[in-house]
Amino acid sequence: MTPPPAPTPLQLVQSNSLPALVHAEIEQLILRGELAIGQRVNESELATRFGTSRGPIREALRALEESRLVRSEKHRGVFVREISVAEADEIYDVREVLDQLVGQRVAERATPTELADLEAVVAEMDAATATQDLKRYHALNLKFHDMLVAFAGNARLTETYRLLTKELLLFRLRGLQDGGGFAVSNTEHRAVVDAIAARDCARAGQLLRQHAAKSRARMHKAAAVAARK
Amino acid sequence: MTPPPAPTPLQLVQSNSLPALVHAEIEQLILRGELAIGQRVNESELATRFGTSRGPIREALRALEESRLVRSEKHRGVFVREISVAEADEIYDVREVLDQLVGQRVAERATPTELADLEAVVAEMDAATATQDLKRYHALNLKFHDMLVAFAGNARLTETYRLLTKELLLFRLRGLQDGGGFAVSNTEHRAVVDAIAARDCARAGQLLRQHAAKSRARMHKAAAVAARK
DNA sequence: CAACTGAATACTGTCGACAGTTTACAGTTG
DNA sequence: CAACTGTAAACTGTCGACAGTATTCAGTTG
Repeated sequence: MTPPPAPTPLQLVQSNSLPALVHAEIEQLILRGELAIGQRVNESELATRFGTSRGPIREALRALEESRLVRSEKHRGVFVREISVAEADEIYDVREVLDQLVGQRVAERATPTELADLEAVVAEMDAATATQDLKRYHALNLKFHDMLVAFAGNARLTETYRLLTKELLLFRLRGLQDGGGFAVSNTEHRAVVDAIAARDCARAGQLLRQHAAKSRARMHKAAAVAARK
Repeated sequence: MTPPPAPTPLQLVQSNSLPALVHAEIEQLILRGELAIGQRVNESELATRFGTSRGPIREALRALEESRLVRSEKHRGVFVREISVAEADEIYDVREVLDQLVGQRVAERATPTELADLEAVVAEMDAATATQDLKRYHALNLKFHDMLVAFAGNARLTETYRLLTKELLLFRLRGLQDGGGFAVSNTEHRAVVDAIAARDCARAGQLLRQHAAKSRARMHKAAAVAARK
């Protein structure tokens, strides 16, 4: 697997401002569902929790607001954002075209090592499917797409993509699991990797876009089921 | 022209938090070039300028950092970001596919009124071309693309697009004007509007994407000229 | 005269406090 | 007993202050 670039202690001290740390921490809290969707976020509580004053917390929250993970109402506080189906739909619109671009670029640029890494993850997902380990599958799935966009070699594309993905994660946390089974999804992954291996840019792009479209369809299905209750 | 939805005074008081106001204000300062590229932004100075303490300023800067208009170094301050050609290139990569999507969607959804508005702006740009009013042309150009993305009817797409556009504006402020003449660009605009009027989604998408690509090419040309000196 | 060293200055990072607003709740009235 | 009202508590919005870190510049030395 690609080793993460070792951060020197120097960089660590220089870059890690308190607000940045808190920002990352709160983001994890939200993305892991420890702060429930729609819930109000208490500044003082977080401050004592992290052992800081409210200043850095507020700065972090302002950044999180900009990245749309929270929404804030004057004098009432900030709330973990809840994404409607309509909004998720809008996000998918954008994500689809980005995924297509990702597929094309990766097919152009992926090194043999990267390709092997992708294949390894797909294999792991097969293993997870075999043992019905849905949680593991989910994590691997995220990792797979994360690697893809990284291998596309465009930092801004990565940035944009991850922003949207985080927001979609927010939606998933609303309680609707990815409807359809997971084995289905992995055959799609494999097809994408194959197209990349064959350096078929157009096809890789198409497949990845379709994959996103199907993911969207699954979301709709799950939402419909949830709405029926 | 589409009238802006009148904001009730109630909403005005409710939504306008001090950091949000300051955020918008500083953004304008940057985008209008009053804060030079690469320049350090002085918190205290801004605070006295806006008549607030440094708290709200810092919150606004954290949001601006998230939207990549400024970059901050610990204990050294925040700086107006400078975009390299390579970065601008990355942004254009993403922008092109977004533009294609915009073109498709607008061709699908644009109302007759909206279409008329677009045509009006193109006509104005022609007028600006006739009088060699480059500044006016530039403003209209921004407006044109802004309207397009708005008419695509996808809030998240608009959001994403505008984020990238602002960053590119940052690049243009670095001193390189859009290289080629402007009349060229407007024939492209007209072609896009025609395709939209004909409800030819595929064509509108293609044209708008090509338009972005050409804009990128112009940028390269200008950058090359600037580098030669 | 250039390179270096040290103090003084300017600015950021963080905190605690206070004012103003919303929310929760107990008491009151029809 | 339900609806309403007023008060208390909780929390946000904002500020001023202090500590610690970069930067500047004058003085010094080779």
